Amino acid sequence: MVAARAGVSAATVSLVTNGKTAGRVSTENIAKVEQAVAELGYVVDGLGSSLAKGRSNIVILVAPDVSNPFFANVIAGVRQEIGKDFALLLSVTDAGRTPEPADVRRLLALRPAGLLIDAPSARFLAELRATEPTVLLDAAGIASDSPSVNFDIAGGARLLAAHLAEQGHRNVAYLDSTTGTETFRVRREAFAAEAGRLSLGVEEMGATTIDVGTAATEFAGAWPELSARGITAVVCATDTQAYGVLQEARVAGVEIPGSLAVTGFDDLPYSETSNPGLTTVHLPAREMGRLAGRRLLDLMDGGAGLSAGNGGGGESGGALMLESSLVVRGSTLAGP
Amino acid sequence: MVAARAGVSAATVSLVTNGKTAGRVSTENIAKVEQAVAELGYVVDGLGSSLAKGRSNIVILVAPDVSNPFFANVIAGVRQEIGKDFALLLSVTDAGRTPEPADVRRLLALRPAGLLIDAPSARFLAELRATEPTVLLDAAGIASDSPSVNFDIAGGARLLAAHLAEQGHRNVAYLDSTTGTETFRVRREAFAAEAGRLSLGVEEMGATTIDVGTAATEFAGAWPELSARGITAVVCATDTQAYGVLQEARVAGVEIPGSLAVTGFDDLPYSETSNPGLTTVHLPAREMGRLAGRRLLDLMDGGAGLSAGNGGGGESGGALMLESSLVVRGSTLAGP
DNA sequence: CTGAAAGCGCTTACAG
DNA sequence: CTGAAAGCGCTTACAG
Repeated sequence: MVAARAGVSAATVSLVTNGKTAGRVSTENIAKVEQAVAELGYVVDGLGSSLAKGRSNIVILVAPDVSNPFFANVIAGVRQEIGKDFALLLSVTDAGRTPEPADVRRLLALRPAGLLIDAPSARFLAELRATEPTVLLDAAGIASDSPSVNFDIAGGARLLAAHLAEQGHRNVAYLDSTTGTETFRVRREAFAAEAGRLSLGVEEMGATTIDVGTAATEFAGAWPELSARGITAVVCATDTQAYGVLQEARVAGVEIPGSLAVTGFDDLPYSETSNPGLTTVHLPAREMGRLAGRRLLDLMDGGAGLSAGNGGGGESGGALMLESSLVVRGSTLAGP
Repeated sequence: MVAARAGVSAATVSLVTNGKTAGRVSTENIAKVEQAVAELGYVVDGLGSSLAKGRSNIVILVAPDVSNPFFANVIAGVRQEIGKDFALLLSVTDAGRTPEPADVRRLLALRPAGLLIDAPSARFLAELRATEPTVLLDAAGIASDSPSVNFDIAGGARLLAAHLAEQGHRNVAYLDSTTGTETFRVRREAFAAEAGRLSLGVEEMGATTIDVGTAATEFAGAWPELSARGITAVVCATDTQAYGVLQEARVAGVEIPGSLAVTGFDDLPYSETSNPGLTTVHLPAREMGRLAGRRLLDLMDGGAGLSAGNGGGGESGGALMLESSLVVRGSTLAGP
């Protein structure tokens, strides 16, 4: 260890760089070490350190799709909470594809300090069987021992159904995501259930990846048929897909919201500037990231991951729930 | 080493898991080891392995802003190229803030196999002085020993100026980014130079972070004044900022493109669905990511980072240049 | 309060 | 072709 030279010690340096000097190192030596560290520009080698400690200072974030701006906000929240002490490693898969346990297991060889898993499927968790501290995000409807931070996505879906019924719609189509994660099942089923209660007919119009282009294509193919059957609104599982529908509707000369209402989930920043503005279920992504980061920190400290100051969400068992809300814009509401 | 038991060897396992068996391990033993590995579900510990080898299998991607969807495409391209063998660690900073060398240096303790640095500033590179294989992305105008993959962003800026002049504009405003990276200087200066040649007046209207909201606010404050001075177009350094201008213009009742034309840079997916569609300089993000990944692979193999099959770009020294193009949409072009 | 020693899990010359 | 040994850069009991 280079720094050992500059001072007059050996393992003492380790105590100092790890802040474990409490009653174990003289103030004198602390000063010497600190000076040497500064002079040499020494940075503790993460590899050696991690190997000795048994775990790295990496936190792995597993998510189906970083290309979604929604997810960027989740990342920002996580970073804000854990950024000081841990490096964030993203396990990314291609747009909309669910990560495979094998992909993640390779990363587990890095001995991460913790795991953050966004929008997991039950199968994924079962196969992964990770032993490191883990917090789930947007995992509504998933049974697991790990604490989780979820949205009340079902509540948002119900608000959406109520809004459409109130606007006089009687038959709507639902465009699902192919991702196959629970969050999308919950969106769809909660919407359908509430719609049923309100005598609002719901027709499944298939599923696409979370992508403007494929949603546009899907809509283009389905619209003549849907239109003929009296469908007056398309509810999309994500805002991104809704953009595709808006785009294609414009090409096809379908007036929005006059002839067709369109909605999404997520409330991405672009939903305010789209043409027209998109009515959508707002999900507090950054807040979710923050809380999940905080719980993970807790868990890694040996806590239960539950003391996370509960930022306005409700709590039930290991699951923290964040409220969602409905943002009504021009895509469902005519007039200025 | 657990696997050692199952077979009848010790370091032989290492040779097998590293695929270095060429004339050094009997087929018999290879089979034994492989079976043991399979049975125990053994995965080589990355920490021990990396420490022994002197470097990890992590590639660090440094970027000013992952929340920009543009960047998601860059990531996708990088992953496609290096995903098999390396883990991608993102060094992320908060929206639009340039990463500090100190942030990255902490990650360097992980002994990354390579570095990918997007939109760097000269100061950043000078202070970082990283010794690991490095490839720069979108680093037009930066002098460095590292190979780079750039866009011909100046060319795109010139096309944009020409288009606006052709549409009859005589005075335009330029909304810059506060990020302070070279790519934004190039966008601004190339545009201004070509505008000058075409007798198109350019007025700087300040700079904001790359964010819909702050750009909207900036525009709201500046518009009365700009309008009074005969400005008929706002050129934004990024599409994201242009969305903010579009949004605020709608609120203020400014007709687009009738009373005001708006443009951006990047060609994000949302620029096709915005209201109206956004005229913008298209930058091939995914392709840039792919090529940069390929060059880094090369560099890590001891090559010069230059053999990367040059996908349509031009080459000059260590810099590979990708073409950009102008996509004209409704925000500058009246009529159906 | 301090230093010598063992050990984290691997890889790589080096004898055999 | 194979195994014993040293070593990667650190941390953590353990004597002193």
